[in-house]
Amino acid sequence: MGQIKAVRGTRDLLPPETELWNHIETTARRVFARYAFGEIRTPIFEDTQLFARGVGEETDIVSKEMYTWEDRARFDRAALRNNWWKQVQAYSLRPIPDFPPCHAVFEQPDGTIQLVNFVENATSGEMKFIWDAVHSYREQHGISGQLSVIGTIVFPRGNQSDSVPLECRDGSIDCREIDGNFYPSRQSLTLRPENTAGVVRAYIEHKLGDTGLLQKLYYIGPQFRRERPQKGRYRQFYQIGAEVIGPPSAGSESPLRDAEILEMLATFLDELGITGWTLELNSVGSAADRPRYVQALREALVDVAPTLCVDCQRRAVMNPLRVLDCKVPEDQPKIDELPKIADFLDEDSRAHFAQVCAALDACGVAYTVSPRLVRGLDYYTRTTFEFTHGGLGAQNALLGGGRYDGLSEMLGGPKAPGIGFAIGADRLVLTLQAQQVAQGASSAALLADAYIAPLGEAQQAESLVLARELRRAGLHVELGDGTFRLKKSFEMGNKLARKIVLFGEEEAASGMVTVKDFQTGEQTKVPRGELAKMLGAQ
RNA sequence: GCGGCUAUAGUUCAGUGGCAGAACGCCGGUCUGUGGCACCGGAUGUCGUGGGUUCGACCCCCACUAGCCGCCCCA
Repeated sequence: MGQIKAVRGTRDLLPPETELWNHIETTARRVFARYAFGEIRTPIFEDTQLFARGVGEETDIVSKEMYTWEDRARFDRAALRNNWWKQVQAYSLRPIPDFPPCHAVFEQPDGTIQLVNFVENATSGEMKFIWDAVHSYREQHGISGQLSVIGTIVFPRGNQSDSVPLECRDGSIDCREIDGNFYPSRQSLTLRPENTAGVVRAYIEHKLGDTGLLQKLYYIGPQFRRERPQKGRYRQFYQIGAEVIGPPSAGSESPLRDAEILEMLATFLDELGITGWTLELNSVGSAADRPRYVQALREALVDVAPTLCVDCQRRAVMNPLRVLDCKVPEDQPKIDELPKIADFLDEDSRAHFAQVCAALDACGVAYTVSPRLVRGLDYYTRTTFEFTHGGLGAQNALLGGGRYDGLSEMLGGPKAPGIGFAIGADRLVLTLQAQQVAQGASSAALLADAYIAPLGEAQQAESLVLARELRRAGLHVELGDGTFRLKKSFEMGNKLARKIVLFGEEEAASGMVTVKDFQTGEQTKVPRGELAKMLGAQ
């Protein structure tokens, strides 16, 4: 039996790396708060249908990359009995009272007896007859005559007569099915592969649109996709995202919202100290524009595709939009010649995009219009964008997002246009780490203000009191162990803190503690009451 | 899901069909209330897991698992 390890594509985040994660998250919270965003926390798993309808049934995410399972079903015996009872009445039967409740025994007008016995098979959830019970009941009660049994076999997945046990097809046995949902709690659940669908679901569920206000929500949390792990790509990955959504009357369709989001992201990356990012911007048009474009693209590809790489030849048929993502150098000129989505936008989309660009120009946020930026999720409309960064290998997108004017309605909600983004926190961490290395920044763990060294076990209890005093004064304190030899205390102290505080018999008696600065080597005696101040407490 | 590379001490990595190695780190000592430096000594371990070939396998072969990189796809 080997060691249990973190499962594939998941990993532990340990100090000091978690410092960086916290830094990123607090920066996000700080910046987003200035734009009046509030935090939303949605469940980590949702009804599978949410993603199927929101993200798109045909996307790879939904078709093969989700962690989906059927929630444990609880068999509803009462529902089965009620249904059975209805059927019994239809046959003019009556139950015999002294038989155990899960059994029903019936006498028909012609004198034959009908017995039924349900048990729940614990492993499969399948209902079966118990022949033995039927026979022993007959013997016990001295029942003779023709035996006929009306039974019900309920198969959880709707298997039909093929699965009825052979012995039940014997001429004397009458098998029938009872209709009804006997597993009312059964539900297909999925670990969220992204968070936008969950946020929009919450928006609809809590009728946030009825406030008449724009909802500005951000989230920070893990997402799950069952993909092959790669640099910056994990099965449990972390996203920081935000959504602006609301009724059109609140201005949710305004291009100013798009520009504001993009400006906020640029500010966020700048404040984090990420250098060298690129904003790529495009418009994929309205829900009507995109199909027209895909059609034109398909037609153009009929002639061009055979001259492209094998991957593109396949994409041309399967998913024409993905041809635009091709990275093979030789293909680029030919792909540039293909129809551009910009030429298929309706007047509104065109004007919308122009205003987004104008607002970005006005506040000096640099961007590149990338006619080939066509994002994968079904719900995107109009503005789409990506912030990319070199040095991330094949996974060069730091974050991405776009407008989704129809998503709420796709999920059965009111008209609620919105725009949002998701930042790949794992990739931000990679990028910041790479920058730190490049800058030669020390990633040394933070040193404590003081290391308290109790000298002897007799001083242990009182040394905790001392540590408590200092910590309550706001100091970062490490506490040693009274059994350590002095040399060891110094070695430990030197690794963990800037100063060491000796607390031995002598100090306890005199009320004067010994403090030594590891940097300067200077050693002084201080009254215990002044120690916190001396160590730099405010 | 597919392909290439990889898996040896806490870490980074050498290694040879015949006793399991280095550096750093760790522990102890020189030094019993004074660290860093130096010197001396010590422990590092299922050589990823399971099979096979062989007198003998860390090494060769097969399978599996995981990691890295890329493909698909995507943030």
